[in-house]
Amino acid sequence: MDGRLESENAESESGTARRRLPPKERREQIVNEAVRFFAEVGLEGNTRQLAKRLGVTQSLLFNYFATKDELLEAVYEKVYLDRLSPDWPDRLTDRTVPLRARLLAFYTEYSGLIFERDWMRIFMSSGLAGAVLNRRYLMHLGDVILRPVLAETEALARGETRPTMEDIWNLHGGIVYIGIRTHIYGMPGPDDPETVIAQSIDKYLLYFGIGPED
Amino acid sequence: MDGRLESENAESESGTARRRLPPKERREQIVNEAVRFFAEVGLEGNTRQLAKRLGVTQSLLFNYFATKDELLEAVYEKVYLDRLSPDWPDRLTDRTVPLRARLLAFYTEYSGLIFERDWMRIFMSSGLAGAVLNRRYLMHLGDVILRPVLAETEALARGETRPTMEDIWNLHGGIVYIGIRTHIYGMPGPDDPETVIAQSIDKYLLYFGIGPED
DNA sequence: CTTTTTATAGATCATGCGATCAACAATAGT
DNA sequence: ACTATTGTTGATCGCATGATCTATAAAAAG
Repeated sequence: MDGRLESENAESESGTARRRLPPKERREQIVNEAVRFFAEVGLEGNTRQLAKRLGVTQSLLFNYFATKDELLEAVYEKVYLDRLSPDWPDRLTDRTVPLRARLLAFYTEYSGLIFERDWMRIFMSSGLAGAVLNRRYLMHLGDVILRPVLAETEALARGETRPTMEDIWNLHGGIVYIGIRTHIYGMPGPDDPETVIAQSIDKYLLYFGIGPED
Repeated sequence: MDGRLESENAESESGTARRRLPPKERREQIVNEAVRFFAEVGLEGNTRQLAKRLGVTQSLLFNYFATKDELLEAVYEKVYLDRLSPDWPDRLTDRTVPLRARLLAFYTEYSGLIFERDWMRIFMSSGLAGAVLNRRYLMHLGDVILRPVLAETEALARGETRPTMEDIWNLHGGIVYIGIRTHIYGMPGPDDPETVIAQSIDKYLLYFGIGPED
């Protein structure tokens, strides 16, 4: 009656006949797939679909995570963690290198990490849902990245107006918005993000009278 | 058994003892409340809660909208419509006024309209959900606002680099990001958005060698 | 006042989802 | 080869939600 072939995801497909994995491995596998899954369908995506993708039973998920929220927490952590490399604060404040070069290095690398469907959509979804991790991430970003950038700018600014945190947020927002446009709104993005990023930085620096070699 | 007092939202509260409204009025009332409701709780908010807020039965909603999706469509329209005043293209291209003044006028007015919890959250939610209206809105924005701004900038630009649409998106994104930061991520925003907006515009214009009186 | 119309309420259906639990089977230890 | 352990399944529960349908009562028509 039921026309479905249960066998395929169990045996025939690729010889992965429902193997029994060590908990650590299985948990990791689940989280990895969950990241992709929830990024696609949103945080309301159901556990049955996710389980199907993994080729396991839905009930198995609850063996590793007591509730769906707990699974989502794991997804957040996986997505957020190590997205902010710990050596950036140092690199951003290394005054042997021109500020422009430092900013460029940071934002090309950072955008390479976050201009990615999974990250962008999960970050936005969790932000809308009011996740605490979200605010924590942004506070952290403000502390270890934006505030140092402000300090570096202040040290070099020659114009009459002094830079504030809002200027840094503006620079940051203008760049991040590229990712929002493309991955949240599904609009076409720039052919070459690096050029756009470089120009954003140049506008920022020019406004405070900072040259490319300063 | 059921300890609830059904009477209060029907009679005692404010004498609004379940009045019988003309369809047009009721529909409008529903949509208005739905906008606020879905902005707060997200698009997955359930119809029973919404009905409770309105002080009507859940089933009544389905007398005005065949499905929940249909209601959401009405919410989108309500939120999107007339958010882009039709006279802006003209005002943005009025060369008797300095470009800086034009941009400032537009973005202070526009930000006043969109830096609002309801709009921001529904726009983002519907964007994540892949709503067609979303992309339509952005395409429209690109056509009637951003493209004219590009043309005006090109006409005045004195620098070596020519402006592109990406420059306009960058200006736009930097400003809109203020709203995203505050209303989606729930972070504290600038005390005075107007100042931040003015500086964004100044950075943009300075980069293309356009003075405040040009 | 009586009749007709229809906006609204209340009860209920169907289903999808998170979560639970007992039974099963793959692996490791002996 | 036998046993103990535990990762995994399959069936099922309880509940919330979108949607439907009929009875009611408020307003309009006569």
